[in-house]
Amino acid sequence: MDNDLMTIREMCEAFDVTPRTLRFYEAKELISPLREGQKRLYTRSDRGRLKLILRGKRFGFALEEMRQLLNLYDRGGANEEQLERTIVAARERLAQMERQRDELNEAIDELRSQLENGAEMLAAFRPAAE
Amino acid sequence: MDNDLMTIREMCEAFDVTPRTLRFYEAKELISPLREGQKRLYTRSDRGRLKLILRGKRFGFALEEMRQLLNLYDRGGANEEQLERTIVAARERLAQMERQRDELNEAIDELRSQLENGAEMLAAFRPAAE
DNA sequence: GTCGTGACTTACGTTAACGTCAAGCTTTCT
DNA sequence: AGAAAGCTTGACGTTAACGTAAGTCACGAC
Repeated sequence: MDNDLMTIREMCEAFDVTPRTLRFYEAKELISPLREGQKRLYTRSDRGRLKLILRGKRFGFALEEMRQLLNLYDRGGANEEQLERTIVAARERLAQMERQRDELNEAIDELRSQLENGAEMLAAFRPAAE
Repeated sequence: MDNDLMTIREMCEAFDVTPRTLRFYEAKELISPLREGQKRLYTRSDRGRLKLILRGKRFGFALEEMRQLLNLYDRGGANEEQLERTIVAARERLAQMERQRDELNEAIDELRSQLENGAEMLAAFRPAAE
């Protein structure tokens, strides 16, 4: 059940992803499960990585960004410097997200005021206008 | 200069877009400039449409959505019903944008708290951690 | 032994909004 | 006339993250 090794199907149910997704992540070198013959077997480490990947996606990290972050930890364990780099990356992403939210808020305000003005959005069509 | 008719180059400078963009919009039936021989000539109506398209993009409308909205006005002018439909579409988009902003805010909060906890984001890697 | 099931690999398809050549026609400068 | 400029029409390329289909393999059940 919750053995150390899980099949692809168990992984899919546990994380709510498709087999294609897991194979895709593997092709992109984000995960590298064991093999029993031709079949994939996912370890606890794989599950940890997948968890991080999915969390990263919620934060808007691209898979390639996640791969780079994850790889920092393959090269000899998590030392201070690597942790630091991860934190820096996270902070940058946070700033990006905040900028994105601010822009979105501006657009929202603008659109809302257009609507309040009775959709003057369409003024350009009325030959009478301006 | 600011004649009723403008060349593609003048349009590009006026609206800060590339020729490719204008031809692309034309291929997608968002604009339909006149022709003088083989050359395109943009009318005041074209400028009005382009202005709306670009504004729509800022609001996150897809080009296809904008095309549909614009076409409402080609079919016999802007009557009450058409205006109504446009307003409905705009309201829906506004709601979408607000949802999107809310989700973004949640992600921001989550990421920020991760950072405040000293990047426990990486806990999954430490064999020591649960 | 063969049937069904699940896993596997390979590879093309999808979506949006253009970018980037390539090659030809016209007008314009010299 | 010849060349440079600017416009035109194809038509393929790009990016991300998978979806989807086609064909193969292996294994337990019968």
